[in-house]
Amino acid sequence: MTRKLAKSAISQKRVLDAAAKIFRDYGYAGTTMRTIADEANLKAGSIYYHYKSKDELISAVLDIGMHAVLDTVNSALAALPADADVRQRIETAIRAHLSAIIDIGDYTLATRRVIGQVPEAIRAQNMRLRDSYASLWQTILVDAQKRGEFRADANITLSRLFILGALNWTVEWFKPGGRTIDEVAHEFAAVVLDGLGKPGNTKSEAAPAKARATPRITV
Amino acid sequence: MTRKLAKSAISQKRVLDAAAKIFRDYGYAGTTMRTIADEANLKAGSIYYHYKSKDELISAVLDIGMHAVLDTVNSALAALPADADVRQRIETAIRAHLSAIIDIGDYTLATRRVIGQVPEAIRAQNMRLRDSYASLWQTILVDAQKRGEFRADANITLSRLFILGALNWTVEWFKPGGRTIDEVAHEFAAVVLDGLGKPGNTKSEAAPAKARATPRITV
Amino acid sequence: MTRKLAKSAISQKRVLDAAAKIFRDYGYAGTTMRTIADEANLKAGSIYYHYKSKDELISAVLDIGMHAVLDTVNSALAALPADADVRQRIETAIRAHLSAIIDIGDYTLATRRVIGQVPEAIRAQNMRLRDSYASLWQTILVDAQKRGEFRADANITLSRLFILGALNWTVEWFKPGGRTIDEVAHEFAAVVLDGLGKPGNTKSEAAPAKARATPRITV
Amino acid sequence: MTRKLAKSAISQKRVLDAAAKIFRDYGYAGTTMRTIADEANLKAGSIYYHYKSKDELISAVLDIGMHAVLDTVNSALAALPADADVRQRIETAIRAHLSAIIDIGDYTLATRRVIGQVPEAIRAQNMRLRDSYASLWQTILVDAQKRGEFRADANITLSRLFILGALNWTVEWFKPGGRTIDEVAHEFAAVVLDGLGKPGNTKSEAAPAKARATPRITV
DNA sequence: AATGAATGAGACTTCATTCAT
DNA sequence: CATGAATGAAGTCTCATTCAT
Repeated sequence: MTRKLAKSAISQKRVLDAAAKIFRDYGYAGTTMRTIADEANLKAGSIYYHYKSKDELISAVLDIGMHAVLDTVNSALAALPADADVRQRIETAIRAHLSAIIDIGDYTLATRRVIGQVPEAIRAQNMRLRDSYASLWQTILVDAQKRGEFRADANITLSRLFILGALNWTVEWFKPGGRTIDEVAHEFAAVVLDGLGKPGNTKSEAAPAKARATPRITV
Repeated sequence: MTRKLAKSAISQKRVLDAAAKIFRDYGYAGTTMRTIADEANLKAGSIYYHYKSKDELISAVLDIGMHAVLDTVNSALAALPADADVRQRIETAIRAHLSAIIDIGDYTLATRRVIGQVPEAIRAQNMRLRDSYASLWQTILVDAQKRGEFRADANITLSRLFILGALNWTVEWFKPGGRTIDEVAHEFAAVVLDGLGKPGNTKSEAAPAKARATPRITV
Repeated sequence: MTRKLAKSAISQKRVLDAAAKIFRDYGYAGTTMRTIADEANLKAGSIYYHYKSKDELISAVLDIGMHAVLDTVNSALAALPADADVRQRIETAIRAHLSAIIDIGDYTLATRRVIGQVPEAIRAQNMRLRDSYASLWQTILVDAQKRGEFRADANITLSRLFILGALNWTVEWFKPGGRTIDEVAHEFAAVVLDGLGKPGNTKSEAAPAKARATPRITV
Repeated sequence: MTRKLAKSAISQKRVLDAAAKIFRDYGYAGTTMRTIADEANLKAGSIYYHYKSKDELISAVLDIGMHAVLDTVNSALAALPADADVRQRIETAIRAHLSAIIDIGDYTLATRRVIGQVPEAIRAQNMRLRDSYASLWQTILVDAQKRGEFRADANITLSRLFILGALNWTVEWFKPGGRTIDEVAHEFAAVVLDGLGKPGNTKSEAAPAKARATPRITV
C-alpha cells in the first residue's frame, strides 16, 4: 500500500517536474501537454490521471514556485540573530531569493516566466502569494527605516519595487555555473545599501536643486 | 500612385499598432491573427498582404519597441551638457527609459511582454538591439567609475544587470495615471547612486568581514 | 457579391444537410464533426467557419426539423375549408405530419432521433416549438369535443399524448417505398376516431363495470 | 465458496443496476464507464471483472428491459380468464406494459432511451425480443378481429404500430407521481377500442367518400 | 488591397480498456 | 475482487496560413 501510494506520488512528481521544466522553457501557451508528457515519460492522456487540466498543472507549479521563494527567504531571515543589522538582513534575503531560484530551479524560473501569460483566473489565485512576498520585503525595509538605518527621505515602496524588479529579472540572465550566488547577493546588497556613488559624493545640497532644475514630465 | 502607396502605408501602420497592442495584452502565443485583424478593422487574411507571417509581425513590433527605448535614451543623453555629472546622466537615462515605455507605449510594453515567449530565432535576431542597449548603460557606468565618481570597488557589470533588471520589470507595475515618471526616476537614481543606507553607516571595515563570515554557497 | 454570398450559403446548406443526415443515422453523441465534414465534402475544421460549435449545428437542425412539422401541419389545416369536420381535420393533420417527416426527411428524422440525447440547454431551447406543436393538436381535439363531435367523456390531454406518441414513434418504422402516407394517415385517423371496436360493441354498461373490477394500481 | 459467488453476484447486480440508471439518464454514448462505476461504488476498471465491455453491459440492460415488458404483459394476459373479451385483454396489456416501465423502471426506461443509439450489432441482437413483443400484440389484435370483436376493415398491422408507438413514446412524458397507471391504461384502451368519435358519428357512408375525395399522396 | 472560404496541423481533453498488484 | 495507473484512439475546437476573387 505504501508502495502503491509511493508510485502514484512518484509519477505525480515526475509530471510536475516535467511541467516546471517545460513551462520554464516555452512559456504557458507555448507548452503542450504532449511535450510535458514526453519529458515525464508517459503519454499525454495519462497526465490527466494526476492533474485535471493544464491549468491545474500550471497552478501547482506556480504555487510551488512562489512558496519556494517565500519560504526560503522567510527561513533565512528567521535564522538570523535577533540583532542582525540591515546589511545582513538584506544581503541574506537576496541570497536566499537567488538560492531558491537555483535550488527549486525550474519551479521558480517557470513562475517568473509564465506569470503574466497565464489565464487571469490563475494569476489572481496566485496573487496572494506574490503580495505576501512583497509584504515581507516591505517589512524589512520599513523596519530598517524606523530603526534609523536608512535615509529618512527614502521612498520605501518605490525602493521595494526597484529591488524586487531587479531580483525578478535575475532569472533572465543568471545562469548556474557562472557567477556565485554570494557574489551577486553581496554586490546587489551593496548597491541597495550604499549605492554606486562615492561616499563623499552623496547628495550634496546642490545636487537635488540641480535635479529639480530638469523639467518634470508628468504622466 | 502616391495615394495608393499612402493607403498601403496607413494600413500597414494600423496593423502594426494593433499587433503591438494585442501582443502587449495577450503575449505571443496568446495572440491570434484574428484578434489583431479585429483591432485593425480588417480580416485576418488581409494581414498577410502587409506581413508575411505572425513572426514577421512580432519581429517588427520588437524592433520598434527596442529602438524606441534605445533611441530615446540615447537622445536624452546626447542632449545633456558635456559636463553633466553621473547623477544627472543616470537620472536622465532612467527617465528617458520610462518615458519611452510610456510614450511608445504598446510597442515597448509588448517588447518586454513577449521577449522570452517568442521563438528562439526571433529572439536571437533581436539580441543585437538588446546588447546595444546594455552597452549604452555599461558605458555610462564604466565612464563614471573611470572618472572617479563611483566607488572603486563596485562591480559595474553586476550593477548594470541590477539596474536594467529593475527598469525592465517596471512594466509589471508602472501604470500611467499613478506615480509620475519623474518621481520614479528620481527615486531610482537615488537608490542607484546613494543606496538606501545612511551616509555615515556605509561599509564599516567590520561589515564586509562579517559578511564574508557567512558560508559561501557556490553554484 | 451575390455569387459570393451564394457560395457561402451553399456551403452552409451543404453542412446543414450533412449534419441532419449524420445526426439521424448516429444520434447526437454518436455523430462526429469529422463524419459530418466528410459527408459535406470538406474538412472538419471548416465546419467551424459556418457554425461555431457542434451544439450550434444540432440546434439549427432541430429548429428546422421542428418547424418543418409544425409549419406543414399548420398550412395543411389552414388549407381546409372552414366547415371541415373532425375526421378531415385529423386525417389531414396526420397526413401532413407524415409528409413533413418524409419531405424534410433527414431534419425531422434527426429531430426525433436526437431529442433526448442532446444537452439539456439545447433541448430547453427547443421546447417552445415542441409545446407549440402540442398546442396545435390540443386545440384541434378540444374544438372537436366542444362542437360535440367527440365523446363527452374522452380525456383530451391523454388522447393527445397517445396520438402524438404514435406519430412520433412513426420514424422508427416508417420507410419510404413501403406503405403510402395516405394509407397510414387514413388508418391512423380511423383508429383515433372510430377505434378498433365494432360500432355496436361500444362500451356496454357491463364492460366498464368489469374493467373497474380489476384492482387499481396507483403509482 | 458460496459466499464468494454470492459476493460476486451482488456486485454484478450493483453494476447492472447502476448501468441501467445511468444509461437511462444519459443515453448510450453519453454514459461513461466511470459514471457507472461511481454509481456502483467501485472503480471503472473493476466493472471489467463482471462485464467484458460497455457493449456487453448495455446488452444485458437491454435484455432485462425487453424481457421485463414482454414477461409482465405475458403474465398479465395469462392471468386473465379464458373468456376475457378484447377490451379486457387490451386494457390489461396496456396496464401491464406501463407497470413494467414503472416497476423495472430503470431497465425499461433505459431500453427505450438507448435503443436507436446503440451500435447496430447490439440492436440487431435485441431485435428478436422486440419482434416477440410485436407478435404478442399482433396476436391479440388478430384474434380479436377473428372473433369478430373488431371492425372487419381495420388494418391490424398498422393499428399495432400505432398502439405500440404510443406506448413506447410513453416514457417521454409519463412521470410517476402524476397520473395513475390505471387512468392512462383505461383511457388508452378507450381510444384504441372506441376511438374519440361519437358512437353515432361513426364512418357514415358519406364520410369515407369524402376522405377518398382528397388527393392521395404516394411516397 | 482586401475578403471569404477553406485547409491542415495540432492543441486540450475524454474515455474504453488493460494489467500488475 | 478490486484498484491504481497507464494507454491509445478519437473527439471538439483553434489557428496560422493560403488563394481565388
